[in-house]
Amino acid sequence: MDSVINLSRKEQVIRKAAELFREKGYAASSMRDLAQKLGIEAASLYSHIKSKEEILHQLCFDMAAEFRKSLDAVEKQKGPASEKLKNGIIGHIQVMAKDLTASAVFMNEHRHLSQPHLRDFLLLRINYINRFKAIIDEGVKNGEFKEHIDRKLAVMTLFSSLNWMPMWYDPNSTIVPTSLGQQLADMLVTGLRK
Amino acid sequence: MDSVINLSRKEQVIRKAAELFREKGYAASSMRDLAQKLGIEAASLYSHIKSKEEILHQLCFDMAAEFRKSLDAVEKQKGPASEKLKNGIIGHIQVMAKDLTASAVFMNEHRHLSQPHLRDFLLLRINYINRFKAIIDEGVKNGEFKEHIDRKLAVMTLFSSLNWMPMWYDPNSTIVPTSLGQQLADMLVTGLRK
DNA sequence: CCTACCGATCGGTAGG
DNA sequence: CCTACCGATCGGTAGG
Repeated sequence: MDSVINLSRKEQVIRKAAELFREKGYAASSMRDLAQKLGIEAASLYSHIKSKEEILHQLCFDMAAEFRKSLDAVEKQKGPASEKLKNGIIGHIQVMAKDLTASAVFMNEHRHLSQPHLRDFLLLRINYINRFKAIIDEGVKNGEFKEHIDRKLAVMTLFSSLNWMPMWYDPNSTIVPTSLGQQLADMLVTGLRK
Repeated sequence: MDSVINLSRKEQVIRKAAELFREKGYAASSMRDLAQKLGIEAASLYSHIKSKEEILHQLCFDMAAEFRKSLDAVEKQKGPASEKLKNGIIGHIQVMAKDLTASAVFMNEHRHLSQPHLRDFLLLRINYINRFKAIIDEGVKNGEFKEHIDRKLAVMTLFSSLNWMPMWYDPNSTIVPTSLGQQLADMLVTGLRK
C-alpha cells in the first residue's frame, strides 16, 4: 500500500502548486509551469484537478480549517486571558509551521479566489479574528491588559506579526516553532521594554 | 500653470496603476485594465511609460526613498533608543499614510520586479531593516530593552506590524496617522499587559 | 492619443 | 497521461 507513505497524485499536484504559487504568486504561475515541475504535460493536470482555482481553494480552506481547530482547543481552556492569548498565538504559529508553503499561499494569494469562495473565505477569517478579539476584550475587562488600547489595532498588530512569519522564518533554524510562538507571544504581551 | 495643481499625465497613469495593482495584484492587472481606468486605449499608455514594469519600479523605489529619508532624520536625533525606535515607527507609519495605495503595492508586489531591479530593491530593504536592528541593539546594550529577546524576531515582528497597516487602516478613521504610529510603537515597546 | 496588428502565452477541452 | 488544439488575452510596436 503505497498510499500509506505516498501522497496521492492529486496531493502531489497541490503541493507542487503551493510551492509555485508561493514563489511567483498565483496569477503569475501558469499551469504549464506547474506541469513542468511535475514532469508531465499541462493537459494532464486536468485528470487530477478540475481547474487552477480548485488548487487555490483547497490550499486556502484547508489552512483555514486547521486554524479553526487550533483555536477551538484554546477556547476550551480555563485560565487568564493572557494565557489563552499566548496559547492562541502558539497554536497559530504551530499550524503555520506545519506547512509554511501553504501558509504563505493562504496569506498572500487568497484574494485571487473568485466569488462566492472569496466571500466565504473572508467570513471565516473575520470570524477567527473576532475570536481573538474576544480574548483580548476579556483580558481588558478583568484587568490583565491595558484598558486604553485600541482593540482593532491590537488584534491587527497581532495578526500582522503572526502572518508574516512564513516570510522570514527559516525552517532549518535552531529555534523550534513552539519556542518561536512563545517568544512572539511574549513580545506582543509584554513588549520589548524591560 | 495647471502643472502646479495637476499631476502630469505620467503621474496620473502611475497613480491609477497603483490602485489597480493594489486591487488585483501586479500580475493579474492588464495594461488594457489600466487604459480603461484612464479612458484611453491600451496602446496609448506607451506614450507615457516605457513598460508595465517601469510603473512598478517607480512605485517601489519612490516609496523606498521616502522610508530612507524618514529614518535618516530619526538617526540624527539624540536620546534613548526607545525614543528613537518610537520615532522610527511613527515616521514609517507617516510615510505609509501619505500614500496607502503605493505602500500596499510596495509591500505586496515588489517581488514582480525583474532582475537586477529586484536585487537592488531587496538590498535597500535589508539596509533599512538593519538600521532598525541597530536601534534595537543599542536599546538592549544600554539596558532599555530585554536582553534575552531574539533580535531577528523582534525586528521582523516590528516590520510585520508596520507593513500590514495599509491592509486594515481606514484613512477616513478618526485616528490620525501620528497617533496610530504612537499607539503601534507603544504596543510593540510596552506590550498589551498592564 | 488612435487604429491596426504582432507573436507569445494563457486556462482548458476532445479524444484517445 | 499524451497529442492536438481552441478562443481569449497578454505586453508591446508601427505608423500616423
